[in-house]
Amino acid sequence: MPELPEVETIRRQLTERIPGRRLDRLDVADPLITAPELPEALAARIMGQVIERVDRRGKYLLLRLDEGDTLALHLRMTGRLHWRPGTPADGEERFLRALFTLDDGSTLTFGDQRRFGRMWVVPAGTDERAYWRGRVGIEPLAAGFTTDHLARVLTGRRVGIKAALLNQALVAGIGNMYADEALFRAGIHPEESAGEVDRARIKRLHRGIRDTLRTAIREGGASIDTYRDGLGNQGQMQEQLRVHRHRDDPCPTCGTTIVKTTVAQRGTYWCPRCQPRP
DNA sequence: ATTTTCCCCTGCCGGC
DNA sequence: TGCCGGCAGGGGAAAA
Repeated sequence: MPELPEVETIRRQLTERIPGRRLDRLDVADPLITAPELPEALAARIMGQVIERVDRRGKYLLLRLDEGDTLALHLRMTGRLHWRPGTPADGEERFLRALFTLDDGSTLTFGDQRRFGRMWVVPAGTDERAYWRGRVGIEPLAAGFTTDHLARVLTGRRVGIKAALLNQALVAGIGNMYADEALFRAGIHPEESAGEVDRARIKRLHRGIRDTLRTAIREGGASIDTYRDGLGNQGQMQEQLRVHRHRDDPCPTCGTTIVKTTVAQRGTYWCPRCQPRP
């Protein structure tokens, strides 16, 4: 599923292609994509605006428009954004929900098998710091994300450490897959209470998060399910995953069989030896 | 305030 | 072969 590295990969690809282009047309095939707003209202608001920049906040992709509006998109589980130099052929996008046509004839499609994906406008003049506050926490690859910061957001939390990592309000952009990978690298059991992880292991976790995310970006994201990048290609990170989706495989560190359990209502992969329950 | 549960969706897969 | 229940997990609302 698209997590921070996957969204970042798409952001970088779009950044090379769509800034400077004007939004000429929006065809919405599934009105759920703009819910609870109506597609017509969204289209009326953004049509004719020029895309100035493509940003990312956690798993949100943000198209900055020249009248100050921001078009925010979230791919949720199965969403795909695909830029093409021209119009997609009929049936080329199996789960097409929306199609943007830009002023040079290129297109951006929003496909989504399970229809959880959404897009909406963050209006010009919005205080974005306030807008995201309480909902989306610090960017884990930003300079401000230090071991101290991670320790601070985990302090006093009774929930399991994996649940804490999945909480977007604490640290932005980590999903089920990279939570598993980061905890494995840090040698932490996914169900250990977040507030009880000691300093030395928080430091390892901080490093594990950043190393995992950086590697995943370098590999262009992980195509374990439906993920494709902004050009329709698969990523390569699935080859580098050490525990996630590796049930019954030997641990790459110690050879112990990787197990899969349910933690925080999510399928969770971990090594019983490298990640002992404290 | 924090934590837990439920819900939204639908293609796919294993079991019978 | 075909039917069917269960699974996948992002985030937000509601409940505890």
